[in-house]
Amino acid sequence: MKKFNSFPIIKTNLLSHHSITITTLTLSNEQQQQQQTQTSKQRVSEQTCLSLLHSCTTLTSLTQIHSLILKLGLHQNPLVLTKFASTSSNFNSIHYASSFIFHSHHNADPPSFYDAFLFNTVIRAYAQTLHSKSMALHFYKTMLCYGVLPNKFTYPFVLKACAGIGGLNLGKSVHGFVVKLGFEDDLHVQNTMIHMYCCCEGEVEFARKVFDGSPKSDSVTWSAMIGGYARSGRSTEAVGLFREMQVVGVCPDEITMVSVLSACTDLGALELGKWLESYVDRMKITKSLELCNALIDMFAKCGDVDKAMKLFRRMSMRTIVSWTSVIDGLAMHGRGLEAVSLFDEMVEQGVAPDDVAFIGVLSACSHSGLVDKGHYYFNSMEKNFGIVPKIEHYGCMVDLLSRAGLVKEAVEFVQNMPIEPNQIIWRSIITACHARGELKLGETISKELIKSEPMHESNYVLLSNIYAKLLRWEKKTKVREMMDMKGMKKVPGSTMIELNNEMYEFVAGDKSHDQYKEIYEMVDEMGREIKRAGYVPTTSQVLLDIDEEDKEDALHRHSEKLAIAFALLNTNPGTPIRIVKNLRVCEDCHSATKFISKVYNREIVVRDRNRFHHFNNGLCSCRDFW
DNA sequence: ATAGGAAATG
Repeated sequence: MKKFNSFPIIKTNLLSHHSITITTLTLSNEQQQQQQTQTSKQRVSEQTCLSLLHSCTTLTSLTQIHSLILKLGLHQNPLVLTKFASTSSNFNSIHYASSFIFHSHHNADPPSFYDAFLFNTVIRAYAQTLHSKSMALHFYKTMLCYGVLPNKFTYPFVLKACAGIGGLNLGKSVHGFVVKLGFEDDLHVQNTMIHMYCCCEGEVEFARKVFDGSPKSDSVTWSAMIGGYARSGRSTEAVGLFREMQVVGVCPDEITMVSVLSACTDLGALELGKWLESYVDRMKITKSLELCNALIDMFAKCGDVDKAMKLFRRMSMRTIVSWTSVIDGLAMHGRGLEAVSLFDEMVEQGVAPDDVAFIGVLSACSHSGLVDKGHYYFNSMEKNFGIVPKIEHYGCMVDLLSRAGLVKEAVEFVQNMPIEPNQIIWRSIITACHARGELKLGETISKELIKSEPMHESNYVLLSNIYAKLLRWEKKTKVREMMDMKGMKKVPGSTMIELNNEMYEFVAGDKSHDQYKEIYEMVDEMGREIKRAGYVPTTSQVLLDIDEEDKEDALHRHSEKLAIAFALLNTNPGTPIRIVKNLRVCEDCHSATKFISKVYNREIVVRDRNRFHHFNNGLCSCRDFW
């Protein structure tokens, strides 16, 4: 009789008082057990252990249950051991559990109580824990060595671990086992397989093969594949697959929407993004926290930061990711003061900023010239929040000083940094040198940078721009020759524009479009009109060694101008034009776009590699420093 | 007992 009412007491005591209670109750439990028969004793202690494990959360209580298990002689009870392993929620506890379970059997025959369930539990615990994926695979191998046959539950865990490690050969060999054991048609296994291949660097094609060969598919299958394309920067294919999914008639869920939204964000396709939002509403897809965050990020990065802000304000629950998305969004649009005050509001509300949030607020300061505020937040990181600044934060600070024209301070800052500067930092300084006329310094640093990172194109472009400003054409030509000698190809600049549910991409001198004749006529007309309004071409940045008139011609064929001409031809007067560039906007295009916005009375929103430019009536929101 | 998703210095 006693055994039944002792049960709840143990449970409640464990929950409220932790360790000390367990030890005392252990003794009293043992005293009870002595009066009972062997079998019922076993059963009761098994139940006790399982129940204790059920409410066990810390490593300390786990170690105490461990000694209890030993005392009660349950160390070969698979049920108890499995529960013990599944209780482990972090690396320390799963490590503790697995070494206890598998200890001392290494050289002997494996005990008969090892079963697939026990291994699965250990593999799962490791696969779900950060930085311990290889341990998951270690136990999978142990399982095979011991002759314990994996079941269909084993592989999703194993494949998840492979995905975390990312080796293709590893993945392929596990894939082989899956096929051999006949689990390849299991939907869970197949979906994780797709995800695993997507996570192997550059192996989305393997995932696609599994995807195409799958006899069944559900929203998880499609989300895995769409997410895989999105993460590898193949956003067009991600969106295409989403459309295909609808044709096939598989219903997307909120995770599918997050995946396709991240592709849409990358494309900068605002119209598509709006459509996706309305689709979510129409299909009554749950607006989970993650989905709201994805929507906010999409609106901010597709150019409508006000809409992002509205959604953010309407959210009932927010995480640091939600805050960071809007702060970054405001920063990208050059609305630094708003970003900073939102950051303050976040801190006031008791949300602790993390290192990513600091990158956001620091880059907001940097893009809006808020030097003092930048210093303030940088200094508060470690002092008030215990976050040690990383290279990204130092990068923001160097950029902040550089953009503000404080080249000397930026260099000093780098010299006093406790960590090694990276190439991004040097490039910030070189850009500032170029802008502020510190051309000698810029040249020196550029040359050093080219030495240390000879295959990075932008290092040559920076040096070349400095020579152009120095009017040293022969040296500029030499830079071009150096690039040719190394067989380097310039990353072609491209501009995308969304029109009538399609994305159009232009590269410089592009003639692939049906309308190209009209587009080039429009480009010429634009050139004439803006010249009349006062535009002077900036030819010094053309990297090619050609004469002035041809340079001007080359500038006119920049992808950005082609896209704008295309938009002027195909959209209604007065409507805004939105374009997305893969590189930073060049000086000449920036100047020309200002004139175009005025002459044609259009708001032109340009997203370049780093930020947004809102052109209106001859002015740009970046105030000409970007 | 099993699978897919959100923010990041230029």
